[in-house]
Amino acid sequence: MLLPVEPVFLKSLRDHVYGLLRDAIISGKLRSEEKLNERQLASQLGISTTPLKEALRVLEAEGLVRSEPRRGIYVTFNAAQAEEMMLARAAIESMIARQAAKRVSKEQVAQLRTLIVEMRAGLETVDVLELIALNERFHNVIHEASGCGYLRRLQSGQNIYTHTARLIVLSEERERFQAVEEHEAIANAIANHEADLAERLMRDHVIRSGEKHLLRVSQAEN
Amino acid sequence: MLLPVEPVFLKSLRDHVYGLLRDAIISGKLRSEEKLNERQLASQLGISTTPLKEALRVLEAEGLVRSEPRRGIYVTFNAAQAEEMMLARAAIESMIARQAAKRVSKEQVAQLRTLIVEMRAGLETVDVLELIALNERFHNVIHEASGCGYLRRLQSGQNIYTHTARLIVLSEERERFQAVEEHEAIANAIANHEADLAERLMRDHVIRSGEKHLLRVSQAEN
DNA sequence: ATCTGAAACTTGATATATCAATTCTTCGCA
DNA sequence: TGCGAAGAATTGATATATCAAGTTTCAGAT
Repeated sequence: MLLPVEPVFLKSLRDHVYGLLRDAIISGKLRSEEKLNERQLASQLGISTTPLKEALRVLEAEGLVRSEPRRGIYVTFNAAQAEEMMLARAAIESMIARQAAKRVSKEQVAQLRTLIVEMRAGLETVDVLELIALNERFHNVIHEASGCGYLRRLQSGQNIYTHTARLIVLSEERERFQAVEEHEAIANAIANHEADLAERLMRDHVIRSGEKHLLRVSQAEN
Repeated sequence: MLLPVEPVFLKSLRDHVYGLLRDAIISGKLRSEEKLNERQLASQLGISTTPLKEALRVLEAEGLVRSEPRRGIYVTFNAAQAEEMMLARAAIESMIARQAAKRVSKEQVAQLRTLIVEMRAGLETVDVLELIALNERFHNVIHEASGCGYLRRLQSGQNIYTHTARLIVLSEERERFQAVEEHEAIANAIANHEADLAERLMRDHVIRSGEKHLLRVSQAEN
C-alpha cells in the first residue's frame, strides 16, 4: 500500500505562501503595521507576484492585512485582535454546538460519551499529545453533528493557537481537569438536546480556555 | 463645492469585480456548482485575469466559491448556506452586543434611546426607507460601543440581504412592530450592562428576522 | 464492443512586462 | 530659511505570455 503524497506538493504555491505569511503574522514575526512590499517579498520568497498577490488577498479578506490602493499592504494584527478572534471562535463554535444539540444522532452521542471516558482516562496517563488529539476529535464530532459546513469553515479561520501553545496550556493539571469537566457538561447538554445550554456552555468554555491561551502567548512574547 | 468622485472609480478593479461576482452569486444569477472559467469570465468582463483571480480568491476565502487546483472554480452557495450565514451573523452580532453591554458609554446609551424613540415615531409614518436607515444606525451604535473592529468586519461579511429584501420584510406592519420591540429590549439590556441578556436577545432577534428574510428570498425565487 | 493509451486541448498556475498613482527628492524662487 | 513645483523613483494595479496539470477524444489492440 502506498502512502499519500506529502501535502506540501498538493498545495498550490499561493496556498503555501498564504500559510507561511499567516503563521508569520500570528506568531509575531511580522509586526503590526509593518509594510509588505509585493515585489521584494516575492523575490525574497523566490516566486512571482501573482501567487503572492492572491495570498495577500486572502489574508486581507481574513483581516490580517490591510491593503491601501496604490499605497501599500500593512500587517494588521495585535493583542486586541487576537482576543477578538478568540471571541469570534467562541461565538461561532457555540452556534455550532447549538445546532449540534438539535441534530445530533444517537451514534454521535455515543461517540461523545466514549471520548469523555477516554479523556478521563487520559487525565491519569498525562499524555498531553493524546489529550490534544482527543480534544480535536471531540470538537469534530460536534461539528459533524451540527451539519454546518459553512460555520465550520468560518470557525477554522479564527484559529490562532499554535501547537506549542496548546501543549503549554494543557500541561497544567488544573486546566486538564477543568477542560474535561466542561467537555462533559457540553456533551450532556448536546445529548439531551438542550440547545440553549449547549450554546452557553460552549461559549464559556471557548472564552475561558481562550483567555488562558492568550495569556500564555503574551507571556511567551515578553 | 465639488461632489466626491463616484465610488466606482475609487475602488480598484478587483474590488469592483468582487462586488459584482458576490452579488451575482448571492442573488442566484450564478447558480451553485456552476463552473467559472477564468479566461472566459475575464474577457467577458473586459479585464485581464489578474484582478479577476484576486477577486476569486476573496470569494473563496468567504466560502462562496470553491477552487479545485487545475480543475476549475465552482460556485458554492445554496439555501442551506444562506441559512448558515444568517446563523453566523446572529452568532457574531450577539457577541458584539455582549461586548457592547460591557463597554457602552452613557452617550451611546442616550443615542440608542433616541433611536428607539425615532423608530416608534417611524412606525406611524410608515416610511420604510427611514426605518431601514434607523435600523442601520441602531446596529452601528452597538458596533461602536463594542469596540470590536474585527468582529464588526467579520459580521459585515455575512450580509446577504439585498435592499429590496429589507424593503419587503419591513413593509409588513407586524414585522415593524416586532423589530422595534426587540430593539428596545436589546437597548435596555445594553444600557443596564446585562451582557448575557443582550447577547441572547440579539441572537434571537437576528435569527427571527433573518428567517423572515430568507423566507422572502426563497419565495421571490419561485 | 470494450478497454487502453497517446495526443490534442482546456484551463488554472505561474512568470514577466507595462501602466499609473503616490511618494520622495531636489532645485529654484521668495 | 522655507515653501513649492517639477521630475525621478517607488510600488501597487493591470495586462499578457508561458507552463503544466487535468480532461477529452479517438485510434488501435484484444
